[in-house]
Amino acid sequence: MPKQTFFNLAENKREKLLKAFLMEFSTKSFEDASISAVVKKLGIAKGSIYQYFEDKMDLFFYLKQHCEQVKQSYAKHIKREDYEDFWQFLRALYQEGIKYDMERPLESNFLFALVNQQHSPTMRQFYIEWQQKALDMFTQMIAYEVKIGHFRQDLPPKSMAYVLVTLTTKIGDYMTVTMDVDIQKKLFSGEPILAHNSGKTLLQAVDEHIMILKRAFSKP
Amino acid sequence: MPKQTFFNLAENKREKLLKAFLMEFSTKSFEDASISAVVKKLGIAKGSIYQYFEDKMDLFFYLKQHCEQVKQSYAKHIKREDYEDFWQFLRALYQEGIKYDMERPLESNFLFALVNQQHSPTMRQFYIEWQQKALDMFTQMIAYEVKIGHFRQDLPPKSMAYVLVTLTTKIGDYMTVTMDVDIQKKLFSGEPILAHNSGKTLLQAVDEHIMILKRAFSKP
DNA sequence: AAATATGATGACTGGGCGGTCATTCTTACT
DNA sequence: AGTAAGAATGACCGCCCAGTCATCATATTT
Repeated sequence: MPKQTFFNLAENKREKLLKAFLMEFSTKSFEDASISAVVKKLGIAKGSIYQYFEDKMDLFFYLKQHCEQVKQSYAKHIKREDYEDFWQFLRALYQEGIKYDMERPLESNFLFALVNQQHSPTMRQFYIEWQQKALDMFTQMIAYEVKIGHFRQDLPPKSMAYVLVTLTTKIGDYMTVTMDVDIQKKLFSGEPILAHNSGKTLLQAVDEHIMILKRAFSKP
Repeated sequence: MPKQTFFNLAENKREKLLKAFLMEFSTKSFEDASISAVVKKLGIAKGSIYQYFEDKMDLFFYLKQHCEQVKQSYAKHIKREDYEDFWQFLRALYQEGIKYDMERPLESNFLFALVNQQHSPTMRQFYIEWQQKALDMFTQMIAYEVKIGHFRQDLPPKSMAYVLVTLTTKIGDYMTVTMDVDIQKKLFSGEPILAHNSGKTLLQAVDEHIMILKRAFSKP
């Protein structure tokens, strides 16, 4: 947990701080991210950071939690029962993701990078936890679709959920490969990734994924 | 390129060296991998390494090339025309992968880890190159399946190839998630990953993937 | 105006790293 | 046995890092 001092800070100072560190952690691995480099760029003393946070991990963890929480608040009002099938629901979830990305690109990019960070045991642990949560959620949803007879019954919901989550996670790569979006550049410049071209690129990618998965999952 | 000195080394010494570094690079990122730590474990002087290689990258690159080359030699005699459909062919490719994994677990694990290394621009570059090669190969193959009327025609082969390659790349994760294989542990202990349970686990994963992709890709 | 509390500072510590190189040791050939 | 070439060594360099802390600056309360 950050120290009280951090929360006493003037809001614009706090935001500048967070932005700078979001950038650093979006473009480097946790180990390579350098507090020294960031404070230099910000023009403040390194000691200050340690008035706000216990250590590097405390800072990182705060960023992670904060971003996840905000993102969650975007997604949580999207409900399956408001859509006539799973795929429209899924599409709507993505659309919220785009909104989050447009409004808070740095945070969105940070989370995006986090999911692709896997080396160093600590980061891998974060990834595994995140994946597990996503898997549980989608496994449950898919089991429901199976139950109501929309999805095939000859495969474990968990396996289907895995395929879905994996492709979802890697959708940035998909955009890079099939649609020439330079994600690495966007991470470094702080531009929105998912919202590239007002989100149209992502939605096209999503629609192609749905075209594939629909056939793969639905009842024959 | 390694220096001549390296190739003059007694074979068992060279192999011990390679094994130790394969281990290090399988369990750490390139940046975090420590030459100092490995030489300490090997009980040799750090200077020696620099008699063999130009620098850290030279060493890494040699390992990468060497492993890729050997692995290629396993796969290259598997030909599409010897199988009656794409999926049997794909399965056979995996079976060669298992063989390689059983015979050279450290090398196999190194390549496995390499593909999951993405932060640090250099490693990302390697990954992108690798992915590009795999994509090109499968795009071509899929285009062929489309042409002979086995696969659907309403999706770009490149998109289908992407889905295939992504799931293929992440099959280790699939095993972890749906079959309780602790891959991280295996990396650290140097046990074969893909050949876990004589490869049966992997083949089951492959078969489940095929069950999904067959429907997704084939003509309606 | 004085006293107190809070925030800001940056020199410093200890540690790890990749990489160097003058020196010593080993081997093999004359 | 003597010599020359190749291999092995490890102290050392320069660099960068996370984290510390005594000191100073500023704001708030009395």
